[in-house]
Amino acid sequence: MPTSPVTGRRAGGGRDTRERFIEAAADLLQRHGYAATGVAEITASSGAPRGSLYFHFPDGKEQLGAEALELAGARIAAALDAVFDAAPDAATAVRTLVATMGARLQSSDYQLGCPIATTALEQAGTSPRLREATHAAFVRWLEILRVGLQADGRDPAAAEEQALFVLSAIEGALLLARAARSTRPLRVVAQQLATYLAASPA
Amino acid sequence: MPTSPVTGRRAGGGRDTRERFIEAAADLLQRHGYAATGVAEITASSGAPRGSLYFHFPDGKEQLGAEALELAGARIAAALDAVFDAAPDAATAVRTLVATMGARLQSSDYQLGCPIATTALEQAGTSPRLREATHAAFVRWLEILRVGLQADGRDPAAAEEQALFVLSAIEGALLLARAARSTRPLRVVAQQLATYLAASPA
Amino acid sequence: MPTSPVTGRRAGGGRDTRERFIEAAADLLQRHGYAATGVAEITASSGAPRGSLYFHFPDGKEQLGAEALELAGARIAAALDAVFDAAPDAATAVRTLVATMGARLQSSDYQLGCPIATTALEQAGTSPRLREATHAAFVRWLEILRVGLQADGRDPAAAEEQALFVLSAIEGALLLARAARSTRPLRVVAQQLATYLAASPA
Amino acid sequence: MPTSPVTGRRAGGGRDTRERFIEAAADLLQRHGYAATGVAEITASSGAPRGSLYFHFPDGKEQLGAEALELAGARIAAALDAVFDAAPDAATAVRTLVATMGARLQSSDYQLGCPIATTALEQAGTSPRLREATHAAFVRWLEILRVGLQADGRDPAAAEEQALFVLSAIEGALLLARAARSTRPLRVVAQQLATYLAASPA
DNA sequence: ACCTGCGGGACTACCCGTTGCT
DNA sequence: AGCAACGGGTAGTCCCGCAGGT
Repeated sequence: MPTSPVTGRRAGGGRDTRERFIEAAADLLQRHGYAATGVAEITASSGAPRGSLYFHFPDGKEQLGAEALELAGARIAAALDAVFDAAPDAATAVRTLVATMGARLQSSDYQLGCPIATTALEQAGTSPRLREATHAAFVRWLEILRVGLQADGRDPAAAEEQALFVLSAIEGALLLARAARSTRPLRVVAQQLATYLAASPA
Repeated sequence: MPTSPVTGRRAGGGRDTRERFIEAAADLLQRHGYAATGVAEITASSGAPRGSLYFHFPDGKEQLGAEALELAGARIAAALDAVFDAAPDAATAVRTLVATMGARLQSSDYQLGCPIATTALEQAGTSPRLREATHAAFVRWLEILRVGLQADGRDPAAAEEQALFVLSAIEGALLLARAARSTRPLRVVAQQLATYLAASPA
Repeated sequence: MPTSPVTGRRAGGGRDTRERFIEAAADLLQRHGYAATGVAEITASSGAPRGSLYFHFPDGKEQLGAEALELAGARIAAALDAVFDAAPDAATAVRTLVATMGARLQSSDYQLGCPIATTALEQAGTSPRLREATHAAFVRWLEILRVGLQADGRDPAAAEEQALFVLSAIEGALLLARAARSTRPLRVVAQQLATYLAASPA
Repeated sequence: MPTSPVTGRRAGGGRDTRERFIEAAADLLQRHGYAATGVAEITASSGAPRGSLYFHFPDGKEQLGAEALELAGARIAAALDAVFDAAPDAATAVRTLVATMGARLQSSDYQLGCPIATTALEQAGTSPRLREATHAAFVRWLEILRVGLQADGRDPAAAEEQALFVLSAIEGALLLARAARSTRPLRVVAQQLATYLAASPA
């Protein structure tokens, strides 16, 4: 009996294969970007056969990339939610967030920064579908930040603008950190943002 | 007699060809990144013959990329110098800078953002040579920002940290702007940075 | 009750699916030939599910192709029968026949010529099974032509040879007509054949 | 000194490679048609390296196919010229022509029929470029036939129509011969055409 | 027992960055 | 300086089979 009594799914088949493709793609997109990631690399990393990719993703690499970005965006969103839920105020949340990202960056030999940014930059002017996927992730994160900042006492308009500022600074810090192979940009930006946020709601 | 009496080089060849390669590479790297830019595309865009590339750049695409990043870095550095020279204070300089970049981004259909960032993200973990080239550009810009902030009244340590913060925020805003196809992230970040800088030296 | 009281098969499944495969294959073989027609194209065009093909046609594409050629051959045979039944003499029959084919060719943007010839040429030296299927269709048509010519007053041997001549000329005209995107080869050949046939029985 | 003192060409390089591609493509197109012929097959058969194909034929397989059809068309044209030059009258020329083709067909195990027809049928509705190449070949042959028939005493209009008739009949006979794996269609059509041509100029 | 979704991997046309030989 | 060569690489499609559900 090859079906799982719990999930009712065939062992190793169906939904699992599709998910494995997306997982593998998300990881590789984060490390090397879209253009530098080959579908052969993705299939090898996922363990799934090459030919199955186009069954699950008829539009090929682009569709897979878009879904991988969606997954990565959702994961960061969940992390953001958790951090803002746990922290007493926005400044603390941002500190915690950046510290977590710095630790992940360092422990991955400066490979795992933002899972969206690389693809966003290289495909912004090339693939509308991928650009939209990256944009959607950013919008989702901004909304979480805005809610967190509003809960911290800002009015809606200010919270929205500060969310944009906070995300920009963190994304830029992740970029500089990878180029420098150092977490210092993250540490400095976290400190600056905390100072800024502590001063702003008055 | 097609050789110059001064340089001994043929008019139109030599240095010009080399420069044309670098110019073309810098432009394409900014638009599409390193991996998505083929040497065929570069040679076609430069107008130079294919086979000449490896005469001028024995290490091939990687060397050409590194030199293109150097050129692009120097150009931004010159622009930074000019902006800080002309502006009455750092907050104004940052506003002017971001406004200029926003205009260039918009008029290029959101293709021309930071000429370094895309390659920095995708090649950080792949090509040490290119990572170093991107890092060098960022360091150069940070130094100009630090000097400008110091001239505006900060002590050296604070100026250095604020330079990192300013560059991070601008880089992040350029990223979000390309993903959103909107200059709003740049406008908001410019405003936030100006507010922050006006408050900080006190 | 979805099963037929006569055949015991479910209505909508079984034979229907099989026929739909054959119909779709026959149409695509005529338009693009065997090699250029993918099984995916056939299944998509038929509306039938992918995996069912190998249930109905265990030998796969080749078997399906052979059956499609058989169907197409039978349809032309029926048309030939009808034309020779209705026409007062062989010359008139050939004129009518060629006129009909020319109309079909033109109205299909020069796609629907002989449903057998393309596959016959490309698979003659590759697939014995398909070659035999094309040969069988031609033999069947030749027999109808022979009977029609004999009924028009030729002796059996002459009728057989003239049938071969008539079919050759028509097939060649269909080929030239598709290449030229013009019905002129068909019109000229019809005229020449009619002249020839009118003169031959004497 | 690697250049030949006779041809002045580099051994194995340049024009030769290009020609070898075209030769190999022409042969394979005649045997299997366009769709069933892979570029890998062509390069293997030509002995030339795979990567060089797209240097010589930037438009890839389609361009190579078109040039191969052109070569094949020119060769048949030359053969037609020779046959009509040598024969005392058109009927004899047609007999000789068909006999030669029958011999070639048989000695090649019924693989080498018309080098154009297979591609003409399968690509007529798919590739305008290839359709035009096949059409051009037919037009060229028709012109030679027309001149030959006119030299034999027909008026221009009749000669043009009879050329179309003759070519159609021969093409059709080659098709039926390959399907039947027999030269009989060719022999019968040659006899019928000779009779027809002998009767027509009067 | 009749189907069929999904898996499977070889193969497609095409293009990559690179380098001899001229 | 540069044309032609070079072969391993790209994404994508091929036809087919099998395991499991209806």
